[in-house]
Amino acid sequence: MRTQHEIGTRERIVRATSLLMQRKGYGATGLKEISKRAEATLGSVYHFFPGGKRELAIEAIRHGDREFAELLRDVLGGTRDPGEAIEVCAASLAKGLRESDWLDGCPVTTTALESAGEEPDIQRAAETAFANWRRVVEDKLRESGLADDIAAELAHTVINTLEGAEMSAQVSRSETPLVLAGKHLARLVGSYR
Amino acid sequence: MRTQHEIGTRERIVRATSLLMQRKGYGATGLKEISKRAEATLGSVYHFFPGGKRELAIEAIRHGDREFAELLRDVLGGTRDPGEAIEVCAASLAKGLRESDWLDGCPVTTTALESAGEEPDIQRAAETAFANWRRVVEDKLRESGLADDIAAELAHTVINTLEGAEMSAQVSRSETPLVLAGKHLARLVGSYR
DNA sequence: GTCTATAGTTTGATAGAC
DNA sequence: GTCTATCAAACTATAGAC
Repeated sequence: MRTQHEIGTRERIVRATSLLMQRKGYGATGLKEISKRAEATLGSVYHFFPGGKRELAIEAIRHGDREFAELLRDVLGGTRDPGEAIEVCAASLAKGLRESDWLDGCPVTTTALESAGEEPDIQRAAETAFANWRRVVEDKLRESGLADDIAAELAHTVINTLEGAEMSAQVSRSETPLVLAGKHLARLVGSYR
Repeated sequence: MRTQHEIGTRERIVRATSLLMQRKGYGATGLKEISKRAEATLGSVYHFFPGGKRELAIEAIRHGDREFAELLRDVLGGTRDPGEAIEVCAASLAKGLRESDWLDGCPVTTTALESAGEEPDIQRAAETAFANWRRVVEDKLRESGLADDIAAELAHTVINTLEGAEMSAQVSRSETPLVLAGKHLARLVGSYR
């Protein structure tokens, strides 16, 4: 019995787009490069995504959104103490960065920043992703006994600090920013109990 | 007596590059657009920057580096308590974002992320900028009586959290991420005294 | 759904007159 | 130092056969 699904053309295109835009951003990623990496033809790309590059970017951000939300839930669910859980999360991001030779950072940030003032649809998709991730952290903090308003506020800073530290880690090719972010976030969260 | 300098062609080109790459990133910023905004010809651009787009990006990042380091020193120097000073700093970033209609975020981040794996020279310039800003914060923390090692570690997280929060604020067109980052960073710094 | 061919722009970069 | 003209390559997007 086959349990492993064949990956359809559409899905391959989305994944290729997500990976390339994660690494080089929106402007520098070409549709031909996407179709090549996805092992699809340019005709297929436009068949599935008639909106062209813009539509592809939105779909790629949604893909990254789901992917990271899942990782976040898994990692946070694996450790009881919320501060410790966030530290593990930072370490996990550092590991992913190092293992990709510092190529694969946040799958949303680069494209989001490039299109901030120019492509409202892409910007909204990125905004949604950040909000989703924040909610995952917020739930974890509430489950751990923090008051609702404190959990909601902390979730902002947890996600944003991890984002900033991941960016810094990628640029400096060093795990240090993420390790320190985990340590300091754990201390901050712990200070509210 | 004239104290206001004429702005030379070279400087106009660097400023235009910095502004455009801050807003749209490296890939989407064209040399013709730069020369137009700088009121210089394409010939002048290549006269001053024979290395072309790559050289321009490096120079633009260095420009943003100096500019933000100066702002950071000014703002941090204006408030005695380090936690409070960082909160003022976050508020200042939020003000800049709002006043530019959320267009002008960090002048380094976007270009840095786009070129992280592709353009080592640009990456190094960005790394240097972050290190410079970190040192400004570190000095402030040490002057405020924090131990050397604690100040050095905290400076990482202060800069990275501000970076992440500024990015998030830009994408969500809201001051909230920066306001919360200031509040939480002040609490974190205060917890070490 | 997949494929090739190509239209129509725009890009980074260069040459050479002034 | 400034300017115009231009090249070769790459880009997004479309058309139409299969």
